Amino acid sequence: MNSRNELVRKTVWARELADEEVERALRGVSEKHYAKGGYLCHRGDRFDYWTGIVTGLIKMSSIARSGKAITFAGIGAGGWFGEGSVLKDEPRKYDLVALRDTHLLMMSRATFFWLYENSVGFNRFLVRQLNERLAQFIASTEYERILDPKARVARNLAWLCNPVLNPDVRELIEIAQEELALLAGVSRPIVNRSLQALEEEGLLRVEHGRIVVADVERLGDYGAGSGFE
DNA sequence: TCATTAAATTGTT
DNA sequence: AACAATTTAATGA
Repeated sequence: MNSRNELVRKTVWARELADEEVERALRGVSEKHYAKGGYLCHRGDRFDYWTGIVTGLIKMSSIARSGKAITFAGIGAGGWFGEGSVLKDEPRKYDLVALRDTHLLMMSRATFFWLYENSVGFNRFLVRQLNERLAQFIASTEYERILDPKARVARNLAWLCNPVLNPDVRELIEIAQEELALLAGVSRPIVNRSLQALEEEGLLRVEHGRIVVADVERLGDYGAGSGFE
């Protein structure tokens, strides 16, 4: 029922490709599973695949020389990442770690480049994706400077539900509060209190090891008015 | 299948 | 940062 073939056809980008382009893509995509806590790659490794998430959650992160851990982004179901490193033929600049058991699709570099050179639909997808991710990182800098911790938690959760970057993420987000803390750049106790407050406000429900989002819209502009917006 | 234990995660101080 | 409480996962009868 869930053959590799079907999984590829259901990706966001495949929907924009011509039939022959999809056929070509199919030949260059493989599947792989990672257990929770597993590293897809470490900073400095080569990882020559453009990667999509069927189910699960991946973080892009690194550890500073000081030992401080930083998470740059979380990528959830339906999301694709790594086009930057594949395009530039560079080693990865960040660690990639599975935060839950994760099922991946991996497209070879050769296939990626064939689509890049030959498919208008694929390029439209790439531009949209890069644009959205740029918006995400600009937003995260903004949050860091003007939003209070609770709003940062709220908005980072909303990004995990972003329909362009993680199209198959629904209301359920399986992430530990400690990981959410690393992502939002606040302490775990702050995340704990923020989540309880947001639950009080009816924006989400806190469960064990996961969060059920009830109102992405309001999470996405939470705290507007408290800064310069 | 159930009871026990270990591990992970949450909630508080 | 440390501790207690809670929930899940793993183990083995």
